[in-house]
Amino acid sequence: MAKGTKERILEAALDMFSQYGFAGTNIRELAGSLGMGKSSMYRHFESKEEIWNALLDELIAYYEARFGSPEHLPPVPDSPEELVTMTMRMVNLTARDEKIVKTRKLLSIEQFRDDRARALATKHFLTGLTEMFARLFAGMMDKGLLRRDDPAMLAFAYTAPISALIHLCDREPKKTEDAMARVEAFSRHFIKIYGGKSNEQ
Amino acid sequence: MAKGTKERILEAALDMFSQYGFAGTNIRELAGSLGMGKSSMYRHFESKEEIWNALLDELIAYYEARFGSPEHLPPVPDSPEELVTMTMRMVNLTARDEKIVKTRKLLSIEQFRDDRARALATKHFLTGLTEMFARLFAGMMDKGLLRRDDPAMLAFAYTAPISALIHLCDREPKKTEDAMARVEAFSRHFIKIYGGKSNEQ
DNA sequence: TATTATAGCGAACGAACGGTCGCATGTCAA
DNA sequence: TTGACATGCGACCGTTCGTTCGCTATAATA
Repeated sequence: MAKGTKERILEAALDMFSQYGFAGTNIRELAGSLGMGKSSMYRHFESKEEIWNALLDELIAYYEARFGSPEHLPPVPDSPEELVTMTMRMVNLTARDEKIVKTRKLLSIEQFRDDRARALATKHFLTGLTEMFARLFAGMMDKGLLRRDDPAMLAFAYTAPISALIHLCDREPKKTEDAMARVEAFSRHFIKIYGGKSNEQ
Repeated sequence: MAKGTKERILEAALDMFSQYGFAGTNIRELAGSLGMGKSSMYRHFESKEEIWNALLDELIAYYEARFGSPEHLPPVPDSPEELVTMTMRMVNLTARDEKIVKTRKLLSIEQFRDDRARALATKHFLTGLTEMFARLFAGMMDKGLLRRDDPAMLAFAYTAPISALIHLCDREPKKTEDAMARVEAFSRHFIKIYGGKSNEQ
């Protein structure tokens, strides 16, 4: 029981930090949300700052474990349609998984204040997806499913609009379904433009 | 002299809110940064919250005045190269103009806490640029400079990656020059893909 | 000159903050 | 049974927060 207390605190911290930011969060409420007295907190962490640092450690490790290594690459699609379905599966996951949503919110709020948050934000918001799709697209080019071009440029052109829609979901959750439809429409548009040998000059 | 005090306070408020957020900003420092006693502030605003609301009023009005109406549309480019130079001019302005940079930072930080910030963020980050380029692209299609397609979709595909790079500049200013080069490269790539009648099927 | 409004100031207020302390409880090994 | 350790608690500490107050100086009005 006592084993998981630190983890439960970090979970609650992610919850509050991602809503109110670090400065807008106070220890009493954080502890209260766990049914815990304020002071008991300090058995597990020396300070509010240490909670923040431990949370960021955890989020960085989580990102690395989940998206960091090439072995987590999904298989290269065998058809344009498969790219669409794979994209939708991935976007649905990343836009509805609570922990990932909260992580993005937290990074949006704190990216200008903390250097590690800044670096993680760039990974989450830009380089992570791009690098992953650059590999996929290179594979798809080899299979003749995508017009030969710079895979990094295509991946950037593909993932940045999708990222923008994911941010929209974070900001205005009521628009999630609409945003998902737009992701799918964009994915199909992308294939129409870049797809197949037939479009090659 | 006394006339401009409110404006000077709002300027300083934008400065601090965009660095530390609303919760992370305190009135003493805000006043101090203007060489002013803490209490003198309250001659001009009833509360910290009122400063926030007045600032947001001002930012919304500023956006509307500057980007809101169709009459601020730049002229439809007469050549692909002109699209590139126009894009670069616009991106350079928006990525280096201090007030606009601070506004985006503030919106990134506060978009989840305040509904008006939320709405303005969606305009700044997504719909504003997209709608503007949708008109431009429609014009360019009429001139035969762009492949006939849904202008809104093309505008989204064009502006979202550029927005992502602007966000990168906000987050990591040292990468500004690199990001600008990437904007230009992307713009040229876009023209190569979508440009001219020659590429039409 | 007397009056009024405006804008500044330092001191001080109560509330809320992050953090500490001493005490109580439960567990487990010796 | 004892002692050691981990964990939880409420009371409390000093600081900082947003805000208020009473005073002064200035400048315009009558």
